[in-house]
Amino acid sequence: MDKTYRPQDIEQRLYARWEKSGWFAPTGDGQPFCIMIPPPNVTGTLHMGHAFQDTIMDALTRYHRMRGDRSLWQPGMDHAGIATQMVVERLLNQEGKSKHDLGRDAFVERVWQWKDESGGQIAKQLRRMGASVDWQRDRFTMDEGLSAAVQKVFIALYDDGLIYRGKRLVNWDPVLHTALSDLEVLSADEDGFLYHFRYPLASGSGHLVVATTRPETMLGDSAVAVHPDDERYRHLVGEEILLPIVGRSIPVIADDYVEPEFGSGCVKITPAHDFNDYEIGKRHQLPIYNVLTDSAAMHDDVPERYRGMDRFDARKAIVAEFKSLGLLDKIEKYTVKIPRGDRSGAIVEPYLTDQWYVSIKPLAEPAIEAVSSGRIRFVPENWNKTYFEWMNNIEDWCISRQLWWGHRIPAWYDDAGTIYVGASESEVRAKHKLTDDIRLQQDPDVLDTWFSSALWPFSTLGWPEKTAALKEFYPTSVLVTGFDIIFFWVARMIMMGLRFMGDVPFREIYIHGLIRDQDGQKMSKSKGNVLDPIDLIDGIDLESLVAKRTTGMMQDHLAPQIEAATRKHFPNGIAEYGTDALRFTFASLATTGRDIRFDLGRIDGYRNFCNKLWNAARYVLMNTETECAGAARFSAADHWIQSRFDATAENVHRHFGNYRLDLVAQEIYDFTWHEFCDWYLELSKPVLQNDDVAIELMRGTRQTLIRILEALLRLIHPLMPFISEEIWQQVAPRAGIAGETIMLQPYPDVDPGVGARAATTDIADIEWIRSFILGIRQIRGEMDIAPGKSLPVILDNAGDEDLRRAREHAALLSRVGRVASVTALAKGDSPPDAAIALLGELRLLVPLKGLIDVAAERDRVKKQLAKTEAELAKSEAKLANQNFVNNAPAAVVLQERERSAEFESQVRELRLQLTKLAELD
RNA sequence: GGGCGAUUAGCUCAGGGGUAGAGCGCCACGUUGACAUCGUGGAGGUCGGUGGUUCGAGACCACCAUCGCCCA
Repeated sequence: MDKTYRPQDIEQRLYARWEKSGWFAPTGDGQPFCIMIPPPNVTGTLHMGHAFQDTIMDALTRYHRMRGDRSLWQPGMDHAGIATQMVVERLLNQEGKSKHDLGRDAFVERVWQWKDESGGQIAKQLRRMGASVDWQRDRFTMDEGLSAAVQKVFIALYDDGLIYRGKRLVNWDPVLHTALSDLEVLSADEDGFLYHFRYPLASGSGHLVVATTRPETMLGDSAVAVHPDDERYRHLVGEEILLPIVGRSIPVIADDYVEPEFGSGCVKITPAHDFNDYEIGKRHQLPIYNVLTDSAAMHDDVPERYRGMDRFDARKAIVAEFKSLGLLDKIEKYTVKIPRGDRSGAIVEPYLTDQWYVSIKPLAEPAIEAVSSGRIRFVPENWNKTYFEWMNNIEDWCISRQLWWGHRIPAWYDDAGTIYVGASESEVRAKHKLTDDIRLQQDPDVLDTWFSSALWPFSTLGWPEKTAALKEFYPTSVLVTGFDIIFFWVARMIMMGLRFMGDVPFREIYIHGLIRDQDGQKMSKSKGNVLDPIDLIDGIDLESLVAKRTTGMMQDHLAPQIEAATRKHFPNGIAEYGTDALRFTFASLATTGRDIRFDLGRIDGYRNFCNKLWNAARYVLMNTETECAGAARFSAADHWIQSRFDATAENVHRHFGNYRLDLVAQEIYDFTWHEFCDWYLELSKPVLQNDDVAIELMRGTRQTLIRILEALLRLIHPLMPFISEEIWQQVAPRAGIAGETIMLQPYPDVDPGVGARAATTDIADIEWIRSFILGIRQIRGEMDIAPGKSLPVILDNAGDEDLRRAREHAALLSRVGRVASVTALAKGDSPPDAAIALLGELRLLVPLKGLIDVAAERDRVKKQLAKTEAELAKSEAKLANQNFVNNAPAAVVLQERERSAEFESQVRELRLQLTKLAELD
C-alpha cells in the first residue's frame, strides 16, 4: 500500500467493476427496500444539492443491501419541459434559427439529441459519486412506458371528471408563451410606483381617485369598486364612470373586497388582468376586456395609438396622457410584488386563456389523510405542518403548457370545438363513432412535467403493466428529498399514488436541508457561488474555476464580482478530495436543520480521515503478514476494542434507523480515530513489536486487528464505498473471509453475545490504563517535557487492584505511556517531591528531580485545584439542598454524593501537594 | 397578515431535565519503526434576553429580540 491515500487511483476502477458485475441490482430474498431517485432535470448537471441527496440515498441503499434486504435504488431523469425547450431554443438561436423554422417534429427530434448528450453527463456524475443505482432499470419520463402511464392517467382522470378544460385567468409567461402553474411563479418585492388617477363621473359631478400599480391595464377596466360600508362613496354606488382615454361607461360597484383604508378607498376593476378583479368581475357579472397579446403588448381592441405597444411603454404613455388630461392626481414610490416565471425570469401576466386543469380537492383529501393517519411519515416530523398547510388550501392545478417538448395532451377537437379525450385519434373516433369526414385536431399543448413526475414511483416500476417489480417494490420505502419540492412533487406523488395504486407511494419522507455556500447564500449560477461536486472530487485550479464560474452566464456584468469572490474564497483553487471524503462530509452535514453551509474545512478534515483509515490499514496489514492463524490468547486490549466496536455498531444501527447520517458519521469517525487508531493500534505495538511476547498473545492481537478492521470497513462502506472496498479487498482474505466485494457482505450486526466476550475486568483495566497514561501525558505536556522522554512513575496510596494492573500491563504503560518504571511507594515511606496526577484514590507521582520546574508544577496544581474546588462547591451546594436530597431520584443523589467525595479527595490531594511544593522553595 | 424554523467555543455544528461536546482554527511541544493529510498537551462558552414550571432548565412553557424560509 502507498503511504498516502490516493482516491483517483481506485474510485473509477472499483465502480466499473461493481457495475459490470451487476451488483447494483436487487438480489436475494430479503424484504424489499426501494428508493426512487428524485429525477434530475435531463438538461442540467448534478449540483451540490444532488450530490448531497445522492450520498444519503446511496448510504441508505448500501446499508439495506448489506443487511440483506432486496434493495433497489431506482434511477432516472425527467424531461424538464420548459427548461429543456429553452436550452435547445437557445442552441438553435445560436445557429440563427428558431423552432418555427424547424417545425414541431424536427424540433422535438433535436431535443432528443440534446437529451442524449446532457443526460449522459448526469449519469457520468452519478457514477463518480459512487451511486449504486440499478442502471438496468434507468428510466426517463418521456420513455414509451412512462408516456403510456401519463396518457392513461390523464384519460382516467378526465373520464372521472377530475380533469377539465376551462377558460380562466392563468399565470402567463409572455416570453415563453406558455401558462405556468402557481408554483412556477415566484413573487418578490420590487421598487415601483403607485399611480393615482382621477376617473370622472359620467354625471359630470366630479371624479373618483383610483390608485394602481399597473396603469396600462386601465384600458381594460370594467368598473370602479368601493367598500359597501364606506360612507364617503355609498351614494355613488350604481353611478357610472366615464373611463378616460377609452371613453367607456363603467359602473361604480360595492364589494367588501375593497379596503377602505387603502389609497382613496376606490379600486379600478380589470377582470382580464388581475386575479382578484377577475373574482369581483364574476361576482358582479362585469364584462371582461382583454387588452394584451400573448407577448404582453397592447392588442387591437385598444385605442389605435396604443396598439402593438409593449406593456411598459404603454404604461408610460398612459400616465403621460392622464397628465395631459389633467387627470393625474399623484405618483408615489411604492413597493410592488412582482410575479416572475421561475425559468424565464419574465414578469408573468394574469391572462385569460383556455387551459387544462386537475380538479385537485378530491385527490387532496385522501392524501391529507395518508399523512395525518401516519401511513406516511415525514422525517423530521414537523414538515407535515407545511404539507397540511398547503394541502388544505390547495387550488386546481393548471397542467397544460404551450410547449412542444413534453407529453402531448390526448385530446382532439372537431370543428365545433367538441372535446374528445382518448389514447389516439382512431380510438377516439371509434369510441365516439366519428366518421372520417369529421375533421379532428389534436390539442397542440403538452402536460406539465410534474404531471409525469407525479407518477414516478409506479410508472418507473412498469405501471400500467402489472409487473413483478411493481408488486415487489411499491410502496417504496422512503423518499429522500428537499423541502423545496414538497408541493411540486411530494404531494402530487401521494395524490396520484393513492388514486392509481390504491396505496401510498412511500412510507417515509426524509426531508433534508439545502446546501448553501460558506456564507449561507443559496448556490446559483448568477451568484457565481456554485460548486461542482466533481471539482471537489478531482480538484480544480483557480483559473479553471474562475473561468467555469464566469462563462455561459445570463448576466455578464456580474462576472468581475464573481471572479473576485472566487479568488478570495479559493486562492489556491480546490484540492483533490476524492469521492469518499466528499460523501463523508455530506453525511456529517446531514443534520436536522434546513440550511447547510458547505465549508471546505470540513471536507479537508474528512480527507485526512480517509488518510488515517488508509494508514491504519497499512499498519494492520504490515503486522498481520505472518503468524496470524492458530491458537490465540486475547489480551485485555483485544477485548476492550471489541466491546467498543460493538457499542459503535449498535449506535450506527440506531442512527441509520433515525436517518441521522451525521451521527452515523460521527460515531464512525470517533471510533476509528479516537479508539481504534489512538488507543488500540498503540496498545498493540507493545505486543507485536516485542520478541519476548508469547506467540498465542501475538496471534490474539493480530486476529483482533484484522477482525476489527474488517468489520470496521463494512461499517464504513455505506458512507465511503471506495476506500472501504479497496482496503477490504486486501484485509478480507486475512480475516478468512471469501467474497468478491464488500458491498454484498453483511453489515456488522449487533450481537449481545459478541459484546459479552469482553470481560468487564478487561475493559476496566484498559480504562484504568488510559487514565494512567493521560495523567502522565498531562504532566508531560504542561511541564514541557519532551514526548520522547521516558519518565519514572511512583504509585502512592495504591490498592491491590492498582498494583495488579500496573504489574500485568507494565508493557503497555512503558511503551504507550513512555513510562520508564512503575514502582509502588511502600507503606509508611514519605513520597518524594514530585508532579502529581490523580487516578481515583491512587496518586501518580513523577519525581521532580532534574525534570520538573517547581514553580511550573505549582501553577499547574493551583489551576487544577481551582477547577476541582469549583466543581466541589457546586456539588456540595446541591447536596446541602434538602429539596434536592428529598426529591431527586435516589440514583441521582447517590451519584452526586460519589462525585462530591471524589472532588473532595482530589482537593485534599492537590492541597497537600501544594503545601509540599511550597516547602521546596 | 398566516405558518415554520434558527440563536450553544473564533468559525461550522451536534447534544438534550442532573458533569457543556465535536470538527476546523488558535497556542505550546514533538521528524517514536501506520499516518506531519501526523502525534501530545493547552486555552476558549454565565448555551440570544426576560419571566415561569421544577429539588434542579442550556434543554420544557410563555413572552421578547434578532435572523432566515414558506404561503398570501
